[in-house]
Amino acid sequence: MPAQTPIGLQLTRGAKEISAAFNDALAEAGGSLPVWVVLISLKTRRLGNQRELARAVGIRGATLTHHLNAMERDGLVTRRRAPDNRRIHLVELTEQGEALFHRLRAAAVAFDRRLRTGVSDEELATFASVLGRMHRNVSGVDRPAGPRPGGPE
Amino acid sequence: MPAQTPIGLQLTRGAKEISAAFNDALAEAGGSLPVWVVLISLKTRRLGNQRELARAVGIRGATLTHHLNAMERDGLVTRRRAPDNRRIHLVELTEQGEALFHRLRAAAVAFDRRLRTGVSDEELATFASVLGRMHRNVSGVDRPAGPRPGGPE
DNA sequence: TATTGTTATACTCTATAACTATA
DNA sequence: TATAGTTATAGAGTATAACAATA
Repeated sequence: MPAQTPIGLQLTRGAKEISAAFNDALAEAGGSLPVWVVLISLKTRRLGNQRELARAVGIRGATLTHHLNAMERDGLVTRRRAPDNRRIHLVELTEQGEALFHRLRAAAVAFDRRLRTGVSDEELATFASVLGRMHRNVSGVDRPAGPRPGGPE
Repeated sequence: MPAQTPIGLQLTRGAKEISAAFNDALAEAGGSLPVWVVLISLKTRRLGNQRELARAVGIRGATLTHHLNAMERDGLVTRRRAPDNRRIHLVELTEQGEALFHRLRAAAVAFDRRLRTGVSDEELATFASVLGRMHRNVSGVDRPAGPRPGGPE
């Protein structure tokens, strides 16, 4: 007899508000969720081109271009062509981009602390583990990537 | 020494994809996440007016109007003024709306089964409990409800 | 012809502000 | 004047399709 909790809906709705709160925390520090993910990817990984960056961020190439345009306009990144293969655009953080990265990291850490209040390390580990399994359970490669909610949206 | 898992980001990103998969499952059944939540609220609760409905769904009144316009156009609901207080619009499911509700419920149940694969009842209970606590931890009433990310926003 | 990225356009979900109708 | 809801407008995030540049 399986549990009857509608966990999909519960997760979707709960996470929507938690994500909104996370985004608010990042906005107060001058960023946003997609910008934060792009910055992390740029700092953390050695990425060859924008396609890899888009994949790491979990969005399409054209959508990444959209964000990079804004980030370049705001002086957070520079784009230049790679000398050896001029099709590739090298994306690099400016000093301002570095500074924003550190501010957003502090905001993210503070948000995490708030989020974890009253949650034991063991519970947190279980939570993360289950989340990961659920993610894999539904991350079929069969999804042809239509328009995404909002999102949600 | 607190755990160092960046759980906020992990949750936000994981849930984004899980929500997208959920929405896809609902879309295959002819619906969407917001439509599903509206239908559930209409079926489950006795709601006096659209404001209460909007609150139950977690969106603003104008946003609800937007969805109800589409749902009315699609023949899922009807709106008529309450005889005793003609300011209030009574929202009611049509037969088509009822039918869609049942199709979406089946899709949601199937999605949940898929989501829960390899997750014990005990783990699921912990997961739901932690999610609820996290939600409360960041659901400050101080958030003045600005524009929400897509997508979840 | 294949690869990398950009531009043009559009869609979904959400919101606020201004408005109409009713009380 | 207060309440219920709609209309008008906007904005963030995402996507596909068509295009340009490079190899």
